[in-house]
Amino acid sequence: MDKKPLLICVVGPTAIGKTALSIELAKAFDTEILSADSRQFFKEMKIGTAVPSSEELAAAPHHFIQNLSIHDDYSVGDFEKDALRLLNDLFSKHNIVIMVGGSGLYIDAVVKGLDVFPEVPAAIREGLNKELEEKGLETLQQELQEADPDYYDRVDIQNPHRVIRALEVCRVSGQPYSSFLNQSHAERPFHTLYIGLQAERETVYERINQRVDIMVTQGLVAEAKALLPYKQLNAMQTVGYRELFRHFDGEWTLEEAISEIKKNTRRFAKRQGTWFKKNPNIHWFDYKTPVLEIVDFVKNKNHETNFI
RNA sequence: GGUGCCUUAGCUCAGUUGGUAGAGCAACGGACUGAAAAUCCGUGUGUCCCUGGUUCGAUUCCUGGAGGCACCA
Repeated sequence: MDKKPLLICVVGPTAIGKTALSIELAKAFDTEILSADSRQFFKEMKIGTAVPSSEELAAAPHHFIQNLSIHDDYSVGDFEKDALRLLNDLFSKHNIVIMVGGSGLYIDAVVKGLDVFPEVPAAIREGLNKELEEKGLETLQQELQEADPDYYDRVDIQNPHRVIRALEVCRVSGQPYSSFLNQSHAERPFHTLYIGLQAERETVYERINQRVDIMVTQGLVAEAKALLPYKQLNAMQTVGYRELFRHFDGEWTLEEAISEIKKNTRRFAKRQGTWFKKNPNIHWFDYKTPVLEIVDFVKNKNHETNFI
């Protein structure tokens, strides 16, 4: 096998203990951590996104944590570019780097790569969203059927996000959206080893419920209150904030909002599980597995396959 | 103690002129290429409180019981 550096990806549902494991791995291999969490980027959202504590951040160098503002436009495509650039730099200093996160798409973007699409000016999407509101989804579906019949046949046609994304690419490029898919990707200059943390569903749910309660005692309500004026921003479409916005707007009592946060976090964890389940390359460990055991596993794996 | 009403899915309830039942929420399963903690799709999971009777057949009608609610004592 080629000698290439190794990216260890720590994945799993929310609240399972990925942060703690990634820090231990970073210490064991004397390296740095790249976060692949689509919400921990934003510096205004700290408590509700379970950003690592200052002690944790001090225990190993972290990247892509609190590095953006909720007012910035940021997408998976940006993340892919930023992450590859950073990895290039980190691998000049380390043979192993840790990537940790619960956002499956963001992890895949780094490990496998996205196809290359034309830049879409924000005004185009705004226009499409306006059309959706005024004319309804059906009109957009019809446009997609003409612009990209192949994709129309296989896309989740009831899903406005998918339909709009495809259309904005069609409109900007004059080409079918699907013509940009499945390009050949340059091979990544690193190997990937996936470590998944898992637990019984009931255990994950208990941990989620506890963590939400802890967030509330840490001041989640005040954090969300301060962000209420920005509730329409994309970054604010986040579990833990949306529910509190509905409380501030008088729709729910605080208790109701908190119980909705727990419920929506459980559903989120379920969706994360669905995503990771279909990745056959993940090596799954019980969440209580001692870190040393996982470190040994990585070392053996590395020896076996001679990655580095 | 008496009278009336109620008991059906995890919860709130509908319904069956007697042919073993269905909504909402919850739950569960899935999809996913620049909104992804987003967005979308699919699935009913049931001693119809228990007991005996009538009936070819009872969750439905009748007897008795249990639990709940209301009113009267």
